Amino acid sequence: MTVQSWLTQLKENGYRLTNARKAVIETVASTTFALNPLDVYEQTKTNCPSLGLVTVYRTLEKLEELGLIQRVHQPDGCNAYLPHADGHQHLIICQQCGKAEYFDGDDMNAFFERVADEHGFTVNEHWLQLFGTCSDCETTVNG
Amino acid sequence: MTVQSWLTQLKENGYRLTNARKAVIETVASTTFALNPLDVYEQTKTNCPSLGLVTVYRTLEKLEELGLIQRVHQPDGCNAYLPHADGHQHLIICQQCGKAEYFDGDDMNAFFERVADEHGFTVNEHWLQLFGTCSDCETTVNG
DNA sequence: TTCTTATTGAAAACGATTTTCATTTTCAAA
DNA sequence: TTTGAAAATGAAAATCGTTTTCAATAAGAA
Repeated sequence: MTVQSWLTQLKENGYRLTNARKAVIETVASTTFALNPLDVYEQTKTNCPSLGLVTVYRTLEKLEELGLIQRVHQPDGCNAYLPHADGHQHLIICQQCGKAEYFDGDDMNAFFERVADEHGFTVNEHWLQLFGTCSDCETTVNG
Repeated sequence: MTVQSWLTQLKENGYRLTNARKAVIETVASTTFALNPLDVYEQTKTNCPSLGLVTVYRTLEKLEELGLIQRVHQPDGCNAYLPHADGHQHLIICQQCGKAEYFDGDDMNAFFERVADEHGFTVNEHWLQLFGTCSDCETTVNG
């Protein structure tokens, strides 16, 4: 299970396994929705009532540092997180509910290189993200 | 000149042409660097010493609303602005100095559509951005 | 030139995030 | 097991970027 491997990773990097961290990880490790710190706080509070928002911030910081989650930038906010994709992947995200899915785009690297060359840039990172409405939200009356 | 056309746009939309606005527009309309509000404030202060940071925020808000500038999201911050591209364009940005250039990617729309279909999404917006180092920063010793 | 109203800058307020700090918890070593 | 040092916690305070309030000023139509 992913939760277990995340806990192992924390442990191996010298961090302690606390109830707060376990609870936050349970929320974040399996989500398919981009969650911001407050989302995570509210969703985790049920399993861990003593949890503080500050601890959520601190835990997300560590999970990002370990490469287990990644920040997701969107037109209406850039503080949400998702479990990190295996390798480099691109995102398609629902603007209504935050549902996010990864997709491949390996065949575009050549194009990116050409663009970089034409502009005299050395490229070391890129973002490709599609924004729209997922099928669930599309069929929901109050989009 | 672009500055003139921006002023006209403001006027036509019922806004007054003030010294502060003219000065901010002179900074922003011709920049090739992604500038955040503080950047704009500092660069404009020279021509308009009485300028307040609040007015920069307010002016940027209006320019964005009129589609004259666009917000630029980057790994290390999402509050910078650039003159808006003609039509839809993608960005290649220097992480060192903020130098930004637009490029075309029309040939990718088919691919985006296919991805959207495969994931059951309706896509209405997308971001494609390359991040790296521009030639000027590449040749500078203190990268 | 006059007058109405939008715009201004300074100060205050605000919300999200970070830091401080005393208390609690983890977990390695006894 | 128990113990103790150090890490982690939550609450409160501080901080930072941004927005709002407000009295004074400036734009521009009449």
